Amino acid sequence: MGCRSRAIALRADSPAGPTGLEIVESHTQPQESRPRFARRKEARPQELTAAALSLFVERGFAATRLDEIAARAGVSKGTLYLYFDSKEALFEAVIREGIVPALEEGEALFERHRDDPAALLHELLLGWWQLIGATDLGGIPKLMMAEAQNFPDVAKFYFDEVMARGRELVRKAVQSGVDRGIFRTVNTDQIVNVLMAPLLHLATWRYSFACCDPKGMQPQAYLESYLDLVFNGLLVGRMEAGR
Amino acid sequence: MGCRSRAIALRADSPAGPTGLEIVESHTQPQESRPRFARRKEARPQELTAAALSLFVERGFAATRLDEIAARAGVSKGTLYLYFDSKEALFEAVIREGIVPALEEGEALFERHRDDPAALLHELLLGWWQLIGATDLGGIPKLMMAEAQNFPDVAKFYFDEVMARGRELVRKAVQSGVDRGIFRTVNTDQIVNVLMAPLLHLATWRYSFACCDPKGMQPQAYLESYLDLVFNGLLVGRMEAGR
DNA sequence: CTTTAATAACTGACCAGTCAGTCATCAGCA
DNA sequence: TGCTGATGACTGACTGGTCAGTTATTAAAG
Repeated sequence: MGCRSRAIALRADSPAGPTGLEIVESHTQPQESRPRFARRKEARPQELTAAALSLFVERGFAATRLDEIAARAGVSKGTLYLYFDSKEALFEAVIREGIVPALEEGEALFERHRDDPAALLHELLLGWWQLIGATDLGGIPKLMMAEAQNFPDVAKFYFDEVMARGRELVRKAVQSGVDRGIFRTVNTDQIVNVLMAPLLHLATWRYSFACCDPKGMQPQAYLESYLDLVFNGLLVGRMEAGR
Repeated sequence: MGCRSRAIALRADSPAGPTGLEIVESHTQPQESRPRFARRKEARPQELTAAALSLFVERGFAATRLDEIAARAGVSKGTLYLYFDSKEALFEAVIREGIVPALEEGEALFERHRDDPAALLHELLLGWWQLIGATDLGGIPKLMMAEAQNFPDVAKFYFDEVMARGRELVRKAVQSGVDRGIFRTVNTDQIVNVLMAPLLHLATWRYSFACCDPKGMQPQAYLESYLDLVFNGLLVGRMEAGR
């Protein structure tokens, strides 16, 4: 203790002068068009969660630095703590805010095609890709899969409020097709998971091996093959795939 | 669910178990009354990579502590550094050693069914599940997907030496089916990715949402639905005998 | 007795979270 | 219209804890 305080005292008591120990404000170049302190209370949370999502998806939760998230949002780390209590709270916000609105759009889509199961299923699957898979939200499934065991509470929320709801939407579409004799009799509970897998896989691909595989996975051709296989596998009698 | 007897049924003649569909859980139990300095130079690397694999898959690379890996292998952290230069080197070893042997088994399997494309494809897909998906190796795809961007070199290796080779195996099976008029004409390059997706998804599931979803995904029923859909989607003619 | 596998205490870098200070903004007043 | 004091959004240096990697020591094996 004594030694330590003495060292500090020596520094603190050193006479003012060119010792090089003072912290000098060499920040005399504010030649920016934008002010260094821009107050935008409303926009910050969105910008921060968007930045956090992209980095979490790219690197994983643990490997992502809060400084990087803040920098990507054009803000300092301290600001981040004005809006979120902790890194974990930020993660929760990313998941909670991210995907529920898109799911609600899917539920609206459901109402619009109640009477044509094949078209409905087609719309749901392709709609998922267009509204979620192909957008920034497409990284959420990868992120959530990777982190589910580290965040059981968030995983529970995501599973109940997102996956189970989406699953049920697709399940009802398949079931109504079976009921009307348009689709073959299948185990709807399981087939739903099988149907979603290739979509989730394609979305995950964009954030994993896409760079190793510039030509192998082409979303357009992949989706065509996928829908072709699915509808040939589901429809009763020989028909054109997908409607 | 109606008990439709599909042309394609699950093979029951696997050497591993009655159906080969059980999820295999292997645990290394520590032997008690072990001397504190047990010298087992030969066995250590395997034990360490096995422990590392299970923890990397469960928590991700960055969130896994080397102390935990060592503890699970019944060893101290220092010992780990006798066999691996760094945490990253350990990760590489996990991936490199883990899955190539299983792939070679798949390639042997290919030779055994050259003349029957439907049976061959069936063997390849179910064989993947039995040899990889249902074993401890099943976590590797999840791990590799999650960490691909953080380890581009390992990702390149994995992609070239594992995924591309496996993909080509399945592609040739599909192609030969198409050539012989057994399968419909499809885009084989893309369909291969579609075919593997549900298997990868099921394997990943075990290490992510399985605890949230005790009843939703049942490997047995899931695989039946999957194979049913795939072969109905691929085979020429409606209810003809597949295999 | 020598060799070396294995250990456990140690170190230094890194990073989540904090806090004293800075400055943009605007209401109130001249 | 222009000045000024109050407010609070924002900053970034700092701290304490954690963990990858090192090393001095111990003991098993030949």
